[in-house]
Amino acid sequence: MSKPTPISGFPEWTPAQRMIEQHVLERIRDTFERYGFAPLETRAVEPLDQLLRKGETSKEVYLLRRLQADPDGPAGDDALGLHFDLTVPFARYVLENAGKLQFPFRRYQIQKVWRGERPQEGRYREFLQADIDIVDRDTLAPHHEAEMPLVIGDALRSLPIPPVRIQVNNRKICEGFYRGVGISDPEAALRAVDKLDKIGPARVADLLTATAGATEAQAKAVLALAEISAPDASFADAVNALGVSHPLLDEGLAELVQVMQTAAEHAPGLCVADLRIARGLDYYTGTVYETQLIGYERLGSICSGGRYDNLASAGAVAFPGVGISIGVTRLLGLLFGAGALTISRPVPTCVVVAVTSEAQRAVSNRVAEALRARGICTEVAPSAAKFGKQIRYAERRGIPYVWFPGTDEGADEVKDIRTGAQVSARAEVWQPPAADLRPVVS
RNA sequence: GUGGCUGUAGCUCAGUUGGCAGAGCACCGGGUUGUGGUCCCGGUUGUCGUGGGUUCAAUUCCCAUCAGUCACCCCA
Repeated sequence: MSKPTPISGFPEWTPAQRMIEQHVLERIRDTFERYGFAPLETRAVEPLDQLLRKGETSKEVYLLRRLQADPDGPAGDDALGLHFDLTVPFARYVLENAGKLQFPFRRYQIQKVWRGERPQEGRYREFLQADIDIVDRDTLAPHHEAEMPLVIGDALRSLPIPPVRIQVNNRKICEGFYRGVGISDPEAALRAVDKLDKIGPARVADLLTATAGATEAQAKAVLALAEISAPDASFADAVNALGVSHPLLDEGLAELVQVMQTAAEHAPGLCVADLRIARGLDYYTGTVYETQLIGYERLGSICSGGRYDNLASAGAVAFPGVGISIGVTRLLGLLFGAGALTISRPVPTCVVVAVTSEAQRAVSNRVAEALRARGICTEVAPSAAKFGKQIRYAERRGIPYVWFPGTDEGADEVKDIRTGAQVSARAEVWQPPAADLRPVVS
């Protein structure tokens, strides 16, 4: 039996990293609930036709198959696949349960998702997303699109991570503009523009003429739009100055102005209107978001989403929505890789109770019980080794306190092994400083 | 999924033009007979990613595979 090896794209963290992850998830969850989003979990699998409803992600969907399944059997639309995001399952859930839900429906969902892509730093095949969405029946007020970045801004600012910049665009602006200048294939144009940062304007212009059927003048106009970026609503003037008009363009401009104005009031500096942002899944129809970790821009967006009008519809009833999702695994992977996220100790334990002798272990157990009853994470030393060894057991794990049960008449004593200070104490009342109670993430 | 680069101890890395595998840090034991960290002495780190092939002999050369990473694709 050879040594097991990792599976590409399926990260497994250390306990210290998992504690950091749990801390991060707790803060994110707290923020989501503070904005009134209700928790939801959906199953890991969806029927394939649900997953593929929206286009060309088929190759990255993992299929679920029984070992004993008939290999020649139909693997059609009713086959099951692991979900590759949380928005599509959510849309399905809304349709399925519309009768029980109150609209507008606000929910958050923090779950694993799976994508069969080639892994590299910050890109995994199994990863955790923390997603919020708001859906309404028939129509969804545009102000919800302005709320998304505020929630995310609060959530991410509650974490010990570098500041973020949320880049916002609106697909109606791009599409309306492209139509306004007469581009035949707006989607190809979007894809080309999206590469602006990577390959530069000259090659994007080439791409535009090659794949989107643009003339030189059209490519120039498209690039001029893509290069517009502003920390406030002034982007609209810049767009208007280009002299293109189209109803869809005006609609998009009005919506993005509202997002930017709201952001400017509640979270100055958080959002940037960036008209080159095109990304996200292809079901987005309005506002789109992408998020850069400042200092880690090269490694991609750690949080993105947008408005979708057609994802959930059943017959005549439509449920337009808007959502955004934090790529928790990517965020953590990047920061772990950079050594930028640490925790003060790799175990929750605050106190190790020393064991004087195996015959006296019950005494130590009683001390531990008294401490735990008051919320102090406590373990009893694994063996009645020499006290030096027991102290070292704590030291190796970063556990700050070792408790020595008193012998005979002598009182119990607790030692802060960082300072060496040792004082007599009673398990019923002793309290560590608040900063030592739990591991601190920074 | 396509292509490039990389893979030696827990970590950071040496090394062999093919000849029984090394250093520092970390870890373990002792000095220190029940209070760690400093210091001194000693010890173990290992299927040289894995599996084949060539060879008297492979960690070294060849092939495949796995993993990591980069680019493409796409995206959190």
